[in-house]
Amino acid sequence: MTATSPHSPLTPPHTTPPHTAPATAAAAPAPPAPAGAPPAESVPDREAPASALPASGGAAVTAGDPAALHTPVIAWFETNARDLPWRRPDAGAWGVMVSEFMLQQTPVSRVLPVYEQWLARWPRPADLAAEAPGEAVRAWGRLGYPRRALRLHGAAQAITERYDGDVPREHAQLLSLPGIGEYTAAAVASFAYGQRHAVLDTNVRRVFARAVTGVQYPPNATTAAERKLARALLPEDPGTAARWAASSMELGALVCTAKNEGCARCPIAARCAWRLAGKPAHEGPARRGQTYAGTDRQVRGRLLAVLRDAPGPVAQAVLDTVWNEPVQRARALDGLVADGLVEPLDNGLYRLPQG
DNA sequence: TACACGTGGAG
DNA sequence: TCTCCAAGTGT
Repeated sequence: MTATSPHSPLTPPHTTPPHTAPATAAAAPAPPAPAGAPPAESVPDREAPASALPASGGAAVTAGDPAALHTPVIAWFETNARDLPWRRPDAGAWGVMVSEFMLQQTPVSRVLPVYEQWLARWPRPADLAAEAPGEAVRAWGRLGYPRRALRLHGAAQAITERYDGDVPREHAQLLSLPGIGEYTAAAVASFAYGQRHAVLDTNVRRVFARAVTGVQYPPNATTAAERKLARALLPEDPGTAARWAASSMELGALVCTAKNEGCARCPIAARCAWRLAGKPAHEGPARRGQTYAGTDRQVRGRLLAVLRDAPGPVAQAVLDTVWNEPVQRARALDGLVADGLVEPLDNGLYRLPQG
């Protein structure tokens, strides 16, 4: 049965080549949105257009003409978009949602194999909801941030109970699900249902910071000004808005990256405010580097790795071997239990949560 | 608002 | 080797 949604606004009705490309996935053709595209009814995010944009002086800014940005970026996307499984027409809303959970802070290349296995095992929300949460944590493997697995499982249960097994279409409904915040709600509504939403992820924020605002990097946390700018740049037509969201995101992921600026390959290099300004270096304090070695996170990771790889309950003595500092070790284990990622049994054994 | 939360590849 | 960072969320 059809799992969930209609065709994605991001992919052509064409069938993908049998020998689909792997992680590195070269460019795959992504023709214009199909005519009788997605439903797309709701039109939130309405806001005054150009008003939010910085005053334009020369050719740089896109003030009164956001289309000057939309057209070349979307055209670039048609030719350079990666052929990713969650962008295929048959992915459905559930596929889109699963991919968004997995992609939170995790590279595409590492998500691909886990995504495929996940969807094969749990093709619908109800399938996952019927499993013990520990199975979700186990299948999550080494993607990192395993709480996401727990939340995805919780979201699947909520969808099964409250929405009759179908991924909800409304932004507010999506937002009410565990693990779904502002970004993911907008992404699912836009990518899966073709709605008009400002989809502000780290890629889009960087592209806007450079191309429109003229600075190398966006602020650490998303600001009201960024949201306003994103809404102002949103195309009126829902289908085009969804296309724009995917296109601007892909541009940030493939060309306008954090470490490199592929201006030579950029479709809007000619009007990029940052480039036109001579690419001034980032001002202000350097972003805080996240040290990992020796942190509770590392200990938690080791403890959970043991539980994931064990078929059943594990004795405390075994867990004790992963870290020699007892106080930190105990704190990490307690944290995992408090988070619901680990279930303590009454006989000194621990296991992944059963329900 | 700032910080906790995993993991591994790239430069 | 070591720093940076990858489609964020929750508190």
